[in-house]
Amino acid sequence: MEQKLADKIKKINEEHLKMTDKQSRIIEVAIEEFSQNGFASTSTSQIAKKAGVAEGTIFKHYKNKKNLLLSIVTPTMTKLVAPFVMDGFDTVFDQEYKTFGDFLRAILKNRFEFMKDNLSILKIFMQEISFHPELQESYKEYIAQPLFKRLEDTITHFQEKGEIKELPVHTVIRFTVSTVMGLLFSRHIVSTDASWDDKSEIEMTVNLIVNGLSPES
Amino acid sequence: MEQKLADKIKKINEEHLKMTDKQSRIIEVAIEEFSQNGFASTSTSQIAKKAGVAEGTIFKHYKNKKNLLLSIVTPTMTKLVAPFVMDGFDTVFDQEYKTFGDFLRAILKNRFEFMKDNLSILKIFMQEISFHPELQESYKEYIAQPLFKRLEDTITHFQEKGEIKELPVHTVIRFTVSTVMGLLFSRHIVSTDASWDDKSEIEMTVNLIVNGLSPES
Amino acid sequence: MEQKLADKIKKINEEHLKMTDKQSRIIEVAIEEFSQNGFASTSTSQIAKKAGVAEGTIFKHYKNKKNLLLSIVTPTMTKLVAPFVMDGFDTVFDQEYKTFGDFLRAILKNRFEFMKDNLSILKIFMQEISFHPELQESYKEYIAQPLFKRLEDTITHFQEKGEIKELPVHTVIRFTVSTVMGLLFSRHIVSTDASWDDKSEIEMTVNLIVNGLSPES
Amino acid sequence: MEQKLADKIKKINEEHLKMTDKQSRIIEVAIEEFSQNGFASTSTSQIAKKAGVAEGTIFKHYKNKKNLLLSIVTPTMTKLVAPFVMDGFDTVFDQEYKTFGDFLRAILKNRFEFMKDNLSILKIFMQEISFHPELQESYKEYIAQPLFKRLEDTITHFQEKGEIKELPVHTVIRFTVSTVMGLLFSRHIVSTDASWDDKSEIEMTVNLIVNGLSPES
DNA sequence: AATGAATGAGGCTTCATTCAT
DNA sequence: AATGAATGAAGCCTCATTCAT
Repeated sequence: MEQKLADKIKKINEEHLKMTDKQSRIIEVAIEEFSQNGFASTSTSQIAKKAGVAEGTIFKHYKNKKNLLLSIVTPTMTKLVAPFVMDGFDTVFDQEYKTFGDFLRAILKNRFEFMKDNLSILKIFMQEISFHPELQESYKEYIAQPLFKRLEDTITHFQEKGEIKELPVHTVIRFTVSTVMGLLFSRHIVSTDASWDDKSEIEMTVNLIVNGLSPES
Repeated sequence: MEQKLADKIKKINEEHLKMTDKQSRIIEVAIEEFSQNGFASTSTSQIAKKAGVAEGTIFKHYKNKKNLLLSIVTPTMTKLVAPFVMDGFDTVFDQEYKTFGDFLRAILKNRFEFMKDNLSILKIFMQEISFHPELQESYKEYIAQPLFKRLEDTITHFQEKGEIKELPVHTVIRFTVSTVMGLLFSRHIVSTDASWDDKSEIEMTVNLIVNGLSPES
Repeated sequence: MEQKLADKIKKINEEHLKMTDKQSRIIEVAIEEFSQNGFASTSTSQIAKKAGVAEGTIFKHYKNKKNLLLSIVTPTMTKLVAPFVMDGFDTVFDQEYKTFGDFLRAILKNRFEFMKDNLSILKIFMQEISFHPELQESYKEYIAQPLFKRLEDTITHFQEKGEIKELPVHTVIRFTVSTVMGLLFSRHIVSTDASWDDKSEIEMTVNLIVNGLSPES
Repeated sequence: MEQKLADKIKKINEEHLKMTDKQSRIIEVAIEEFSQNGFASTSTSQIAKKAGVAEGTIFKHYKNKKNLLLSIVTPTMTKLVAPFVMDGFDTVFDQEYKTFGDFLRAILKNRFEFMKDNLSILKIFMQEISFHPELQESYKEYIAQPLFKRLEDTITHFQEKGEIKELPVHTVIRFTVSTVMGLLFSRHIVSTDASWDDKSEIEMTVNLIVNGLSPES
């Protein structure tokens, strides 16, 4: 499966290189409009106009409006978890981190910028996932499952080392993920705060999680 | 402002009593369809058909499709925070709870059922809030602000009692709210789990928050 | 025929007395809206709302929207020419006037105020006549024909007296009527002129007509 | 301003050349239907059907129903006064005519045919001008003002030559225009007369105006 | 690869009118 | 006499998509 994913990502990048000027403009505009008005409320003609392209051109590259959506969302979502599933890298990875806190800190640093850059696409993804079975499928296969497995392994590992309380794994995952998501949400989506310090917020959040999960209490 | 809100809620209930049979059916169906397909992808003719009503009837009661949406979402969202802002109730409320944990437990019990009953509407709200300035306005005025204020007071109170670490209030709020939201999400939206025990999950979640925020660590 | 008309007018006035409050308000508002937005672009619900009346009430009094239009326009149009056709009055009438100019002056004075008061209805009439055969019929029967006949007699009379050039009667009528209409139009419809003197404009207009028709040239 | 108008007319003709077959058919049918049933009572589906075109096609070419109306009416109305405002032509023009009668005769001949050809559009214009501010604007700018100015100059010129009575210019204009309009109206709109002789009616009308305005009386 | 005219289904909304109260 | 909920046909317009060029 990992092989399949790696292939897919390679293919995506190749495709990206093959893109004509107009095609890139279509994608660019589509991302902007979809995330701003929602998929259903964005018309292909609107995209065409903003991209400076004829209406027909969109359909030369993407057979469907839905196809255009998937072409935008799917590769980004898979790239998001790529670091977690990179072949061979796995095992080395967790050895590197002495504590669960270190692990969280690394993950957060690793993906923080990426999310910032792909915020629009993430927003589209979250808006649309419940309406498109195809998105749900690939979400489960390429994101939820690998991520869950990875987290499960890591958490079990630190539970065995006695750093994490003996709670059901899914409860720990839920707590961890929702706290991290809460951070990213506040930072990137809701935030109107001028005085926000990434480093310290990350640090506090990691500590809240680690303390919450600490067995001594 | 609290008075204003109470008035609004009273008015809503009165309006509810005045509703025609057909009007209730319209609302009922609209909730179902909006939450299932999204607002933009639900047509008024679809609603009319399912409600067994002429399409024109919808527009006799709600001048717009958007108005229909707001008529569904706004009163529910205000009701959601009503217990937090009810006159006089406030002060009694926090005196009652000795610890932050007790407070959280009470809130969760209090609103858990309500959320369950109004899940569809909550889903609609979350899907649509970013596209409708009107929703954002009333969200800020009737939900975010009262809730934030109430939480701020409560948290400061327990910080002064030494039960909560001296972190910035908004960080504590974020951590608490996102963990609680994570619980509700897992329970009501994602959950496919047959073996889920509300009581124990609530208890674990409260403990995770309380431990996370505990000053001794 | 004159008898028929007189009956009609009597009946109209009687009806007017029988009108309920709401009915008068409907008429009043309908006149205003029809003349402002045109018949086709005025909705019955718009009228109902402005008149402070239920939608159904309009249709209790007037079986149709068209019927409402006719109820407004027809009686006014017949009243407009009434003085020209009043029984017995006829003959006395033209004896009274020594010159064609006197005749015109009298007519203009006579109807100037009436037009002012019924301007909205006249506007509606002119807008709608080409779309409603019923209006055309009653126009021909109650207005065009009596008016034409009256003018024909009068003009022939003054031609015989040598005051009016020997042109075809319909040409004289056209010239006279269009000049008078031009005056009324400028005065009541187009006019934005603050410095307008009714008396002198009427006098000049009458002179222009009389000179135009004078045989000595 | 004259330059601006000339540009506009040029542009209109160019656009006319670019027209699709279907587009011309839409215009053609729209003119017919608007003038027959009125703008508000003509539906776009009606036009589409008669033009043998999909309803959507209308809106590819004209963003609105109103836009379709303006596209029909405005260019014709500007063309109607074009000869009065053509650059350079002005001065030559009035030198050519020795008397006011000559001037009128020339104008009438000049525009008589044009009106006949564009009767439907003129009718639409007159019906709709009071409901569409845009029409009023361009009427004032491109028709009323240039026409008024031209007539003013001409009339003053002939007043100075002693051919026209010393009445207020706007009174003279009103008299002249309404008489001419009365002629055109009778001829083209009301006329059911089989025995109508254009030449003689024009001649009589011109004489009536000239006599009316003659200073010797 | 790109265009843009054309489509027809369907979207939201308004309308005149009816009818039970 | 008056109401106002209800209707369904029709109105204007937008949409995703196709196809000849």
